[in-house]
Amino acid sequence: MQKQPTIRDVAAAAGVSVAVVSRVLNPGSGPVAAATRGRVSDVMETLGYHPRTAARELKHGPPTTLGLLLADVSNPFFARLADQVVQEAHSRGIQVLLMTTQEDDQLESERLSTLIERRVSGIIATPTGNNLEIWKKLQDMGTDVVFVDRSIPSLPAVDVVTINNIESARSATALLAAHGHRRIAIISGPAASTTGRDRIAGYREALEAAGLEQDDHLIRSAAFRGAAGGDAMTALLNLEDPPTALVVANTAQVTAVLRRLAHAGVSIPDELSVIVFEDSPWTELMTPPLTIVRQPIDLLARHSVQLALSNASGKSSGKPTVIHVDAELIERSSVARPKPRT
Amino acid sequence: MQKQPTIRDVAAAAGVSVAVVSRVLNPGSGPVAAATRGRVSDVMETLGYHPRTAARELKHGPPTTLGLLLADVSNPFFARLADQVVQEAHSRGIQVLLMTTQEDDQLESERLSTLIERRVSGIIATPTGNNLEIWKKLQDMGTDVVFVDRSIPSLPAVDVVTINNIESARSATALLAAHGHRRIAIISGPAASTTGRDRIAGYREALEAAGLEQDDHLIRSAAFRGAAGGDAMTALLNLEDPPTALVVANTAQVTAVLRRLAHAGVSIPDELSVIVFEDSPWTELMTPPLTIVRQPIDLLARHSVQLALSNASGKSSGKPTVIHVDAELIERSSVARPKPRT
DNA sequence: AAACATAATGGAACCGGTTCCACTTTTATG
DNA sequence: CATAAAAGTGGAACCGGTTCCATTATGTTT
Repeated sequence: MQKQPTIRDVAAAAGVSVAVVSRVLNPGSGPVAAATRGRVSDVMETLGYHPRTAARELKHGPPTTLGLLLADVSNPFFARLADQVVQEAHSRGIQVLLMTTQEDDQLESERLSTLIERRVSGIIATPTGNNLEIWKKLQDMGTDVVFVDRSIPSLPAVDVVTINNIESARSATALLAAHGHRRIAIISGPAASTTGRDRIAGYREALEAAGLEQDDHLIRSAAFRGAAGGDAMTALLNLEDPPTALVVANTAQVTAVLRRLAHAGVSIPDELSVIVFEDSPWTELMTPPLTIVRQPIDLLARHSVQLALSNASGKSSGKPTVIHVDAELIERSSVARPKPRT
Repeated sequence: MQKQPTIRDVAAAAGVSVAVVSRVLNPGSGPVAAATRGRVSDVMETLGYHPRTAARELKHGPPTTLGLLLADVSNPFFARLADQVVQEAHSRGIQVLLMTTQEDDQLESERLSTLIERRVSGIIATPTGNNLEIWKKLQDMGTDVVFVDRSIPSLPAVDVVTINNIESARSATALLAAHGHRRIAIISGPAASTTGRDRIAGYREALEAAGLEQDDHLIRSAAFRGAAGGDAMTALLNLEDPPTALVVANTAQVTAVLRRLAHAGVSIPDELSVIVFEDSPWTELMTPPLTIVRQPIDLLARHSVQLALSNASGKSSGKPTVIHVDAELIERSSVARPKPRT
């Protein structure tokens, strides 16, 4: 446990002033004779000197830290998003402070407080949907807030990066309709969430376009956390006139739904055609391989980081940016024509 | 973009000195009259004051930030570890700076530099195996380093939290042997990694105990990144006398291996019995459900955080702690008796 | 070689908190 | 009621960097 050398230690050892050492530390901030620079560098080396970020940030809080606020990271979608965001940030010399909310308003509020105290330059978040005042306050403070995946409609001033939810649910539903399905169900996110709402909207559009009757019993909202998806599935199976096709638009509930189907002995796609919003490698390993909606996570991450940082440098202080990226429908083998009625 | 109020603004507005405000901020650091405290709190509220972490840390770098250095977070094992670590840390009021190395020495070195400059109180890491000097330096500085999942044998002074690799590979192999398999293969991590080595050691122990002949052709090391697992699998299948059972002990390569098996049309467990080190929900959804080795990620996380913080508070500066937690073998349906020789 | 521009360096204030210590006001004790 | 002890408060130094500005060394121009 040795005490760390400070900039003054270095200055003394090198026989120069702290100002010179600081200039060596920050090339471009002022002239330093080559010889001096070399000497100072050597001293820093031998002393094992490392400038302290906390002290540096005191002057002008530099955009060196980004807050990433996700529901949780055990969900593969968020995990891969986190991975990409971290890589993207690192490639720009930015660090990422990872926080999780467990979809809990209260926790989200606490996490945001610590991010405020840290004066992070930007925040990339999947908001729970509440804490409006805090989000506003963050913006007032000049923090660049970017919502990814979801958004909060009553907060229109925030940058948003998301997939085209309406379109992706529409095309998935349309594919099922094209296979001749007439009773198509959807398990989506909470009605309060933008993803949940938009995907249901896309689903309805597709039904309408196909001239199919809409039955609200076939529309199920499940919370992101817990195993609500399984119960929704059971409810669908117990319907008097159960669906022959299903879109699982709630990524967090895909495994819960599939597990329930396996338990119930429902065979895919013979008894039920299935399309899921989930792009993990295992979807291809299932029997049968699942038809999926693939979200371009790398694009989501790249755009998010870009927005969070470009704003920071004051480039675009204009109106909020909304970026929609296209999801890709990947057809495998979990969709078939419905069995003829017996 | 409003300028943030400082502690002096609050002091002025409340008609007190900065020292008093600071005491209000840090209860227990000194006496403050109840009336004063209330007035100051009100002013902080109306001014929207938030103390700045960077300034606070200047005095005595407090153990408020933890570095989490992982290979990547797209690997579900690491993702869930990250999730648990973050939750555990948050429950103690600690923040987590997430960094990834992509298993690259150079990147690891850069990340470590950043962590040094931030003066994090502790680091939880899955080391690549190099950068010995930096790890040592970190310890000298008084940073609490905890290796999780893997370790570096030539760095015996570091705390380590890992599953009992030898035992878990041994029991998995033993299970296969008990089913009558005589040609059991293993795909493990790089020989340079402790996990790779230990699991192979456990595998060998089990073979020996079962009186089975050891064939080095059946032992394959695959890198953690990339798709090396697939190639290893192909090599095993092309053997003159291919294995009838397989342990996939490299978590990162499980999907690559399974994908190759699916491509090759190898049926599990009829042609090949399989046990994998991987505990994602989907392993149960496969056909057949996979027999797995479950790593108690929550325990790994909890112990890691505990170690990283208990040391920070100077409680145990004694010898390094090594914690082995037991993995659990969960039998499902991917193991069967070998087909009789034809 | 004088005059002046430019490069290199040092001194000191500053960022926004914490904390030591001295001083004043209450409250408790005999 | 005198007086000691405790409570409450303020002043100022300090943490470890950055940066402005003044000062000195070096180099260029005619």
